[in-house]
Amino acid sequence: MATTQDRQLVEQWRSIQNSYFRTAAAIDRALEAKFDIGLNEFEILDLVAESVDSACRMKALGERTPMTQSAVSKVVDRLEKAGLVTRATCADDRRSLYLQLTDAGRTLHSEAAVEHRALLKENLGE
Amino acid sequence: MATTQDRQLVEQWRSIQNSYFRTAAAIDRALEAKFDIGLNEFEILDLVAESVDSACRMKALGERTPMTQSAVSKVVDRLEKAGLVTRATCADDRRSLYLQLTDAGRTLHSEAAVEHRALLKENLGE
DNA sequence: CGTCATTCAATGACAAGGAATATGATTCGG
DNA sequence: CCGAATCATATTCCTTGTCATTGAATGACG
Repeated sequence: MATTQDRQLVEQWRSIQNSYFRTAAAIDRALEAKFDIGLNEFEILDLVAESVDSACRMKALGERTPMTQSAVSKVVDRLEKAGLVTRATCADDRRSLYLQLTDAGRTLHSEAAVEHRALLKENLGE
Repeated sequence: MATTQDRQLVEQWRSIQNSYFRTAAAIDRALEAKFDIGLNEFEILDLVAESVDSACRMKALGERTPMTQSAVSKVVDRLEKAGLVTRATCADDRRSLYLQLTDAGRTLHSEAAVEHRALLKENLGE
């Protein structure tokens, strides 16, 4: 029952996979080499940086990435250990945490973002 | 320096990420539930099934998936343990291995493939 | 042939992610 | 108010993946 359409679907899927992995790997290696953080760490940093005004809860992050809640928690652990973000308990609801970039975090983010965008452009926009 | 183009690139990237992860997760769960194998295992099985005629070397697999050589090796371990494929040393070059589906492997593959294609269609072909 | 570099695959140590569960905070029905 | 249910986050345990290394086989070449 291997219809032509099936084969096309599989082709399409493999092509998505390949371009996704190639791009992710390229970015990951570059960030690792130049800034000593992985892609997932950068992406969280990027999300935190986006929400400068509206303080950023962990919960919100979970909704904006395909990462699991526990993965997000661990990524934030590493970012915190690296001194790039801080977790601040928030008065309204003490279950929640607000994340904030440290100065080091802001600096690193803005430098890494340049690299990130450049690699995206190279890999997506051909 | 957050240009409009940058924002578009990031948007595009996140959209790719999300659709990739959603699709992969959906397929993975379904295969796990119904056939007790993960997505990576199925994909290797699928590659082996494709090369019925030309016996399939490990090396060849490595070139057709974004997986690492060692990851492929371990996935094949599991498939072998599950009785779905066999590794046959090959006479021409005794470093190489030829993979073959067992009967169980062939059966499981053809059933799982239906599910796989259906989910691809659902997730990619909208 | 004998040596040296290269190739294919497996393995062990380690890092990262997911599922399930724990913990502490909050809300809500009565 | 009290207890149950729910929520936000952390943590534990297990699986899987990567990197580096190893061992065996091959090939190039003097």
